[in-house]
Amino acid sequence: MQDGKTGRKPSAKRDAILEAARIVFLDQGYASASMDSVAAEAGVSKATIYAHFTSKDELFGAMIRSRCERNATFAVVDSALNARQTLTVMGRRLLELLLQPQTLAVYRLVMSESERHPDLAKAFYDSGPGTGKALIAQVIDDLARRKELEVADSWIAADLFVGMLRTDLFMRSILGLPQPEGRTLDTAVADAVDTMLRAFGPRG
Amino acid sequence: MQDGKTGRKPSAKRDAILEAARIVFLDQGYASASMDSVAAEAGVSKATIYAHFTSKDELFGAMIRSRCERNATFAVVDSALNARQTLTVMGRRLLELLLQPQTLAVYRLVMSESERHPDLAKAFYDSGPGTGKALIAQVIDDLARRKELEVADSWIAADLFVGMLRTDLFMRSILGLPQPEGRTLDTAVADAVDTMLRAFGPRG
DNA sequence: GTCTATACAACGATAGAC
DNA sequence: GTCTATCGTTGTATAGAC
Repeated sequence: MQDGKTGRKPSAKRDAILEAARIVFLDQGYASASMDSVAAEAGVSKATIYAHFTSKDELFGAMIRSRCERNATFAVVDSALNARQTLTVMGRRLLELLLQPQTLAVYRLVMSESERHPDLAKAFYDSGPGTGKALIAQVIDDLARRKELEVADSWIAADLFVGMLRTDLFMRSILGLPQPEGRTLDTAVADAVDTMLRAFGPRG
Repeated sequence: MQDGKTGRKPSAKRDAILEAARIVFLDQGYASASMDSVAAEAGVSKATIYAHFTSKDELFGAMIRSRCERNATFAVVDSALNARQTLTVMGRRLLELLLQPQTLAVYRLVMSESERHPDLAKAFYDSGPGTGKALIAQVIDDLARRKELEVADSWIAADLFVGMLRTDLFMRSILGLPQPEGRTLDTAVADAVDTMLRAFGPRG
């Protein structure tokens, strides 16, 4: 029995190594993380890691890719909702996902290694921000078809909406800074949705 | 003669080391960069570096701080311009600054090291995104006073405007990915400005 | 202050036994 | 496949001469 996608046999040790790599790489960064640390975290010897992965580089890539494969269900919304409700529900889910410590750690790691691992940066973008943007564009397109929104280009509108969600709150979070009083996830979503509706809502 | 702010004597070698540190750290990241590389780039011996900086950590901090001290003139705009002109000029300057390779490299580096160097993350935010947001909020406040815009909170409006500028274009740039056809710096600025005016422009 | 030379630890990767 | 033990390299930091 083999995995249909990768053609690789399932292996408990292999999974343990990947999980350990996630913990160590996300915590320490690529260069600082040592294979000894990963081995210790996984409870195996270093030689065992090299039996499953040819190099530190390959282990790193396999770990990031395995993280990217489990995402993007935030854009499933009830089509009976109006524009404000739809954008609020979707925006809240997306921002909650973005602000999770693990998500932030992946962002930090992929960004910092994007120059030395360009293929990884592309894989991350496609399965992360790229997919997210496509899903949101589709939802906005539906709203436009139902005359709930008036947008010329749903992709651009999705881009602007995501941008308004990923504001100072996200910047401060990814820098690990404390959040100022009064600005919360809820107010950030509400401000973005309000602005979308003021700009693209049906004229009164 | 001493530097008024730091109380430190100016030193040609010290400046050369800082400049070399900028090149090496921004290119290779904190952990991968070696003091040997910095010494070679600066044309001094490793011992000389340790005569000026007590550790790799301190050199890194001094370098980032010296980079942060020279920024933020993008928000100086002619007060005779209307809202669209003002936002377009300011938005274009900000996005040009954000997309510069050196700016992107600083973002990548500070983000990736923010957990291990929290004081640095704060210094970067204050002198970078924080100052930028404050300047834009002030300009928006002026526009609101002149009835060119109708905003309830100029800080929130500034936040939303910056968010709409820092969209997919910025994300792809910081990941080192090629830009899709048709989406340029100019169209990104125009879309953000259009949306701001649709949402907050004076009602017709 | 600046150099050469080096101490000392940690790293990625491998050899060989089982 | 998995382990223990180790190789060769590279890293930060320092000693001592000038």
